[in-house]
Amino acid sequence: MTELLWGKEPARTRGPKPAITLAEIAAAGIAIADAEGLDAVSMQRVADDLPVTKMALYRHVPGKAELVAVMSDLAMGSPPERPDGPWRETLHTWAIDLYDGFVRHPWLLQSTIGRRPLGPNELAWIERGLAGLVDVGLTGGEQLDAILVVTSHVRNIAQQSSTFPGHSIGLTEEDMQRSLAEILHTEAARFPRLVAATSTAAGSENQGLEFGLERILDGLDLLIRSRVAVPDRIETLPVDRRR
Amino acid sequence: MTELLWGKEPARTRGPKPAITLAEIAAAGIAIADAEGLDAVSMQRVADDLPVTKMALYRHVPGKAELVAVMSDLAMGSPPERPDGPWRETLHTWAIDLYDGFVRHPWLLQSTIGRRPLGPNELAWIERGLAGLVDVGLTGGEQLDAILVVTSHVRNIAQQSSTFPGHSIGLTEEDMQRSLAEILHTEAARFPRLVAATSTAAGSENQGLEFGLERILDGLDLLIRSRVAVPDRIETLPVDRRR
DNA sequence: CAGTAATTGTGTCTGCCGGACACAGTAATG
DNA sequence: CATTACTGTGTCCGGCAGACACAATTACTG
Repeated sequence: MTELLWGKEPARTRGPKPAITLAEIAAAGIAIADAEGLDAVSMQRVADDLPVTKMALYRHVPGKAELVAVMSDLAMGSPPERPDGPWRETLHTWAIDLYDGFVRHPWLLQSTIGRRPLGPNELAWIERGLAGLVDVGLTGGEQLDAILVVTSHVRNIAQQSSTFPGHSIGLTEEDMQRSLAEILHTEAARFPRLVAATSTAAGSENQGLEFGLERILDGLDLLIRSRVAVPDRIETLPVDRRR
Repeated sequence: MTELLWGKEPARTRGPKPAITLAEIAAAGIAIADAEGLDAVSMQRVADDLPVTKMALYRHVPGKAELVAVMSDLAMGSPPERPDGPWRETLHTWAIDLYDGFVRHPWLLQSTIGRRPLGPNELAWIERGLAGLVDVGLTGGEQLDAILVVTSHVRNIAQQSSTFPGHSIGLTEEDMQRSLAEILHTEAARFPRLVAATSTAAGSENQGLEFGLERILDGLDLLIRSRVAVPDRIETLPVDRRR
């Protein structure tokens, strides 16, 4: 598994030249997943698109789970290079880049959950996310936790705004809004705060992304300032809360 | 779908007495999911446990997706009652309660993703989450976004610390740590910050949960104080950043 | 240069899955 | 009592992941 993700080619010896490569298989799978969702990716479907028999794929990949893992790391791609800057802007830009990636390949939200072996691109994203957080006074564990909380937020916002073809009970955004409105109308007494909150909610695009991100960054800012200020007494500037 | 989730019984007329009820079906499904994971829940398996034929289930439920939706809302349960208190403690306790729920039924993390019709229990959780956030100066949309960012964090932390039986490539926590350590050892040059961060990371249980939660609450605190202070000029106390 | 051995893609097969459909039995209604 | 609506059953289908035996192809070895 790790060997597959990290592209350790086993160095051909004898036997026929392979008609397909792991990269081609993964690329075919990614194309299907992008176009029709992860559920449309079956071994048969991938094989048909190459074209080759289904069982031929098993010469290059142990099973479907491993194929999806390779697809995922490949689709994730390298994080875009960004110029250095203040940690907050760096982390903010990184979060938006991550969000864009999930929007480009919504199925990554399904395939990259739970414990799994990490591929080179996924690690590169984490590495890049840490870029602004070195030398701000956080411990290593805190740096990783900070990346994690930002990632969580980005993932769930992307999940919310994405549609998974064929996956669920196929609700459009309007369907869901309407059914929620109906329920809140008939059951208003049970959910007074929810009724009040939704009635005054504007709900523009990506509003949730920026809101949560700013709160998280504010919270990190507070921690970082406390770490810098206390041991060194260098700066005790008041917190300016707006970016 | 909505009718199923909200338990609108169609009021029996004629024909044989049903041998099973929707609640029994859902309970059987929940038992299987708790014990062996969501992937072990098949119509056949649920039917066998009742016991009844597979096709009998379809008299009570339109399809598997709907069954899982009913299971999910049922397993979520009602949020525990908590006494009133400061918004921060209320929200903190709510987050922990939510986390406990996901730990009790890890498969909820798989089944409650993406756009879906919301059931009574899920709405009740949201309603309860809003408990501390009314009257702190946030708009309705901001209240919902605040709940969302906390939920995201809790979900992803729970996801990280949960094991999904039969779902993925079956990695234990040690497996993953070890393979990561191997990779970081051989590829240290590519991931210098990651190597540095992991080497000093302690990694105790639920550390990530509390860290992210405190950052988010700190960020919300900052926003709330700005909202309370600016329009009313009631209090302009300095921010005490430690809980 | 011939023979062996390793590796490739193919075809066939199994078991499981969700779900469609026709059917027989059952209970309330006229 | 006859009709009618509803329940659970049995059979069937297409699609899925994957096991296994087989023939073809290539490189290494004597």
